[in-house]
Amino acid sequence: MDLTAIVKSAFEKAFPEEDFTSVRVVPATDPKFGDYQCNDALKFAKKMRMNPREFAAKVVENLDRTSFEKVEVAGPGFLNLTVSADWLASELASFAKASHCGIPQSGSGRKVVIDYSSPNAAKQMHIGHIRSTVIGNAIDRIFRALGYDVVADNHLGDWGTQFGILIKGYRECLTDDERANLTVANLEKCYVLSAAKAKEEDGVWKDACKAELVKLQQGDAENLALWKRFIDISIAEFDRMYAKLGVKFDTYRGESYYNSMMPAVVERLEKAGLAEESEGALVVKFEDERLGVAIVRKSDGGFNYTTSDLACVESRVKDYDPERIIYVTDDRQQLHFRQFFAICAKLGYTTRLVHVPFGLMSYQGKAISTREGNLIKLDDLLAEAVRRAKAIVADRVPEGVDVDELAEAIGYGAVKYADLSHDPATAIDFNWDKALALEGNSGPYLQYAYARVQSLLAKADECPEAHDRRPTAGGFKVTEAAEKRLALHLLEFPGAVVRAAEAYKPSVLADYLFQTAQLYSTFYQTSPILKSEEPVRSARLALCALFGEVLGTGLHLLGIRTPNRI
RNA sequence: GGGAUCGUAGCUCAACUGGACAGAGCGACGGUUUCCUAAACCGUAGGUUCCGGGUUCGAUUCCCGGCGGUCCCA
Repeated sequence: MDLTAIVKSAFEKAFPEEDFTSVRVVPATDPKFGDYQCNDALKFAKKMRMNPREFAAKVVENLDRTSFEKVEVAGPGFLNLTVSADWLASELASFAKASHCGIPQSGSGRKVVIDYSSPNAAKQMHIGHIRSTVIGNAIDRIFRALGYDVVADNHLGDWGTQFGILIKGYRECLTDDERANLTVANLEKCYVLSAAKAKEEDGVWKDACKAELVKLQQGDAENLALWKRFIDISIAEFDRMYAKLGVKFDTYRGESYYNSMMPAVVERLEKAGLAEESEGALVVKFEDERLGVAIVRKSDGGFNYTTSDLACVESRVKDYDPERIIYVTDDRQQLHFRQFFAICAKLGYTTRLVHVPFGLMSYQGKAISTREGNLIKLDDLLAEAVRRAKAIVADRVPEGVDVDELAEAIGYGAVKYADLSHDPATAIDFNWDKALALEGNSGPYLQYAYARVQSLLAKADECPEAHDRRPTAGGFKVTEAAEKRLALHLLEFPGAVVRAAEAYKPSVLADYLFQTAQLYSTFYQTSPILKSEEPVRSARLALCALFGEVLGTGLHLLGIRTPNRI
């Protein structure tokens, strides 16, 4: 039975007139205090002007103690709880039986749009794209696990002035052969050449680019076909990266998709009296001065991100009617999103809009850009990750395991985990060794723990005296300290998933999984499993199976592969 | 100039949103393989949580004022 409910009812029995909905039982901060603790006696005693220890004692008097081996009031009024072996066994048994690994299906019947990755077309992805892609995808997976109906949308940068430069460059800067076998690398090359020529003083090339852009915007068939081809090639290239990273989108609605809707958006703002002319531009002002002013139509008549995002919200609300839209972008865009959300509020949208900002990735202390010459391609990073993983794997790969496949799983896992294990808010300065760490708090550490437990379980299955991996209460008899710590921690898995979702921080889950794997490794080291006598053997195997399920499910939520053998 | 955000061990980061003696990884030093996978485990050293106030029984966490980094707006 739920400990919070038990303790809460003791509070209520002791003081029937008070509201104790906020009371919570949490894991003990230190095993020496017991298994769980409740700190709320202190808060409520203060509120009710009582001595906190007396208050806590009164709660203990009213506590149903059947689930506890020991209950004590400690320090200024902490309630320290040690659970009984029966309680733990029965909790483990019901956790093992629970569907979805115990993750509450609180999102069932609710729809969420998650907007992430969003690279620019006609450019190769680089290390700066990892964060939005990997963090966004983990949030995507976590929300799906909670039962949400998720629409993962890739808001591609597929429209804008760069296409005039690209079309001109395509026509004049590439060989026939390059045009016939067009790749993103070629597109990038012709863009660089064309952009350089557009800077020439006579302005002839620049004007030609502009003319191509205007033709495209006016729907010229030839330019539109070229643009379409550039986009298709770009998406195919992105998908190649996404396949490596285990990322899948439901839609690829880029900026171009909303292009035609923007005049109507502006009209709507004007009709609602929200927009006004200012220095030739159309702007929205805010009551909160810190938000400054948002331009929705530039003085040259063009639209910008704010306009496009407003069109996008309107479209998403119409097509999906989500209860929430989550945007995963770098934190430079915080002001933009605050402005944009404020406008949505003025327009009366009730959809919850959430910006998940992450710290921008830099390299050697500088922003990643072609200009800085520090642009590392995502493809190169992933190839290097696989190469390093393979160097370690190669000479000790188990019989019958494909070396390349394993090296990919480990290499990509390392890259993803390096990012996911950090709080999104912290900025990361890219470093090869850290991004590709294979030991300690790393993706491969978790994968290794998973492979070891799977191997153990496979060995157990080979034994003639088959064990029951899902014993009922009593079967989960926990005997040693390391074993108990692991067992108690496993029960926290659903809570960790919920916390990760509430905070939009996959790092919460990554941290939980690392701790779990550490506890398992200690347990594994100190306690014999297959070699112990019954009934301890079965109990420990059941715990191992549970650990394997939790770790496997958790890694899946982070989008990290789980090889059975390493 | 205004605003956002961050500042924790030598380095990279945690700390379940106000709880007990601030924890991990890497690096350093020492130990553990006739034993279920040593990519592992155990131990030692390492801290004025940027500084100064305040609120509180209790502050890395909240408030105020500085300092420093990064970013956004003008």
